[in-house]
Amino acid sequence: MLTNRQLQLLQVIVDEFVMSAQPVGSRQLSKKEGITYSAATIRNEMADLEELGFLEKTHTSSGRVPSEKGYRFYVDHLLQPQIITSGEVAQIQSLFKKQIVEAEQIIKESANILSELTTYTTILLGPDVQKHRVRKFQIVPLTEQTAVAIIITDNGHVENRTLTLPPGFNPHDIEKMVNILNDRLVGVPLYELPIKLQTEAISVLKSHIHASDSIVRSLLSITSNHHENKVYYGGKSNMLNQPEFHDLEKMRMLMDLIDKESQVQTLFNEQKNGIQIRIGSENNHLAMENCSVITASFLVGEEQQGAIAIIGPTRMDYRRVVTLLDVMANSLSRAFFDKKQ
Amino acid sequence: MLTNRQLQLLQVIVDEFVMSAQPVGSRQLSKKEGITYSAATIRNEMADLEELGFLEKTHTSSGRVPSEKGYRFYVDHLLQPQIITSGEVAQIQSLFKKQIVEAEQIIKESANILSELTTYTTILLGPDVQKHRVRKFQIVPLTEQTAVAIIITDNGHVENRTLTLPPGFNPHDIEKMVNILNDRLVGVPLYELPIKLQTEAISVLKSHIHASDSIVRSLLSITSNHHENKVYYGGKSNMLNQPEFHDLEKMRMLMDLIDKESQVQTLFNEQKNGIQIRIGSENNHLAMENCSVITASFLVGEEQQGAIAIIGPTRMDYRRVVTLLDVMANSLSRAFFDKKQ
DNA sequence: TATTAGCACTCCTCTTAATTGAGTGCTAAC
DNA sequence: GTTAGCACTCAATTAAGAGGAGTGCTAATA
Repeated sequence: MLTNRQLQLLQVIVDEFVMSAQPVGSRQLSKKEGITYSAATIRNEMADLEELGFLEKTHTSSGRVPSEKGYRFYVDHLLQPQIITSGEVAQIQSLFKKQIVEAEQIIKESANILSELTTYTTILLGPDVQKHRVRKFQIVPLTEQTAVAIIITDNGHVENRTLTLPPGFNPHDIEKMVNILNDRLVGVPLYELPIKLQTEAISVLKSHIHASDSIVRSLLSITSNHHENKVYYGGKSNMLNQPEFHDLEKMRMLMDLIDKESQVQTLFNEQKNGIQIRIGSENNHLAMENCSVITASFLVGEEQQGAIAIIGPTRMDYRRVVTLLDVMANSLSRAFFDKKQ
Repeated sequence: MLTNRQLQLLQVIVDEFVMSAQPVGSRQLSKKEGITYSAATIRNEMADLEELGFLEKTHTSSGRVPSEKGYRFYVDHLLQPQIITSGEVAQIQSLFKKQIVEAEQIIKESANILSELTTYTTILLGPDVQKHRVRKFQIVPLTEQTAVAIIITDNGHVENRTLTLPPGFNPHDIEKMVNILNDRLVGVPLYELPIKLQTEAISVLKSHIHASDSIVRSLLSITSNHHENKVYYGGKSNMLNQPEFHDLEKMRMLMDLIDKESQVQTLFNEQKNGIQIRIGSENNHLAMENCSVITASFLVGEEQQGAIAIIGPTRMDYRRVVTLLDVMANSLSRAFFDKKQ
């Protein structure tokens, strides 16, 4: 168990290192306000903290740097919410003032504001479309051979896809088909659509409409499209400002990771409610070795939820980020909840 | 007018510099295959080429580097298409083999393949949606107070937006409204929609339907949404590999530029047909000082067109990029042309 | 016993200086 | 017109030295 003094020191060391990005030494610390004991005492304490695994040295005679375990302890036990300025709160809230604005727009803007306020990179994951339920099918002919199929969900999401009509397929066929689809599949959540299509709809369609196969195949591909959940970014270039990312190879890997939508999903893995912090290697990814990710989820309606992630160096201002993230997630939840009423 | 020897030298110098990223010197050049005269002669010629503004020195006793004017001359007069390997052609063509694939998917993939083949960054601009014509309006109610408005264009593009219904607005009103909209506005290109809505539709709507104002306003905002033209990226992180972008501040500016959709549009400004090359300051942008942009447009249908841009350092392998871009643009045009038939 | 002052030692960082090498311009010879 | 030769320039690399911040350890102090 750590003594009070050790707790205080660990806290100050993390805070200090987050600010300066420089290993912090005993002499420097002893001069800090609130520290009454001498450099030598601090050296002893730091040696103990190092032995316990909370601190590290970059080389034999350098100051100390928090280890991952140190950060972990810090966020678990020492983190207290920061008072953020009313200006910052106002900046966040201003987003939600303009009533007219579209959900998508709000989300996009949120990402930008967050990255501006934190100076880190923000990734915003929209609600999981797969859980939406089908509200309506629609097929609109474009030319003789092409049409666009549209699926509208109960949350107002619209998926669409152009498709090629089989030869001889006429408007009447389309109408019949749309009717069948609407009869059988309204209310089905998107993730179940492929199965339901094949079990419930396909045989009926086949018996009533010739050559419906190819269209069904197109419909299937609408939902199996893997970019279902829209991803929004904010402040990608902020990462370049962090001294730890001056290593270009690291930087490159990180950018690659972030740009790949498929990989982004893993960042949000096992998303629970509330705020989650993953530090360095806890991310299980080489490119994220020196990064921490703080995620928060927000509600959209009753069960739908989106998620925000902020990516920064392990030497991240956890206090500030957690606070801001909390404000933002609440604001988003409230905004979308109101929308649903 | 340049002598043949000067032409040859300029060509070799550009080629060499593109490869090595190092200023090229006379001695080095004299050893190159195809060069029969001595280093001293080359020095004289290079001095002349410098005086003419085609070459520059990085410092008094360094080798020569092509100036912007040098690159310009190179691309205008010395550029001859490179033979690209059949493997590379195959890689591009493979994209278009799978018939099923969606237009959007093809475009996305194209960006990736191009950046992979060129090792530069690709930006792909989808067809200008504003030129599409309205095919059909649709308003689908979601709850008592909300609905989603959908505009389908003749090219199969779908724009949508959730909107709040005025109190007391019932399904019958919606139907009436949709009918009026479809009667009056089908065939109107999107960019004219705001005007037409206000001149032709608004009064009719007002007289037939109460409180149609707010809905019309929502419809207006669908089209004035500025992210009309979808932008796709490929290989953003490739830029980090270029030695000229090791300056982090420059890099940051560039990334910011590229990430801002609004700014991206300017890269494609005054897009003519065929391939266009803009070198360094010709881009009129500070962040692009050391970049060149090669753009090509491709046809989608008759007049619709999309555009590809490849961004790299001024020291770019113009020959290779131009060739690859040409192949890709043609393939895309062909693919989309076929689609329309 | 806990704290602190003192001291030797380590290692990074910053300067400075010297060396090297590729390049240039110019001149004179071919 | 071309080339060889030479003096000169400048960036890049290497080496050495000084300075500074830090540590661990020991011994003195409260």
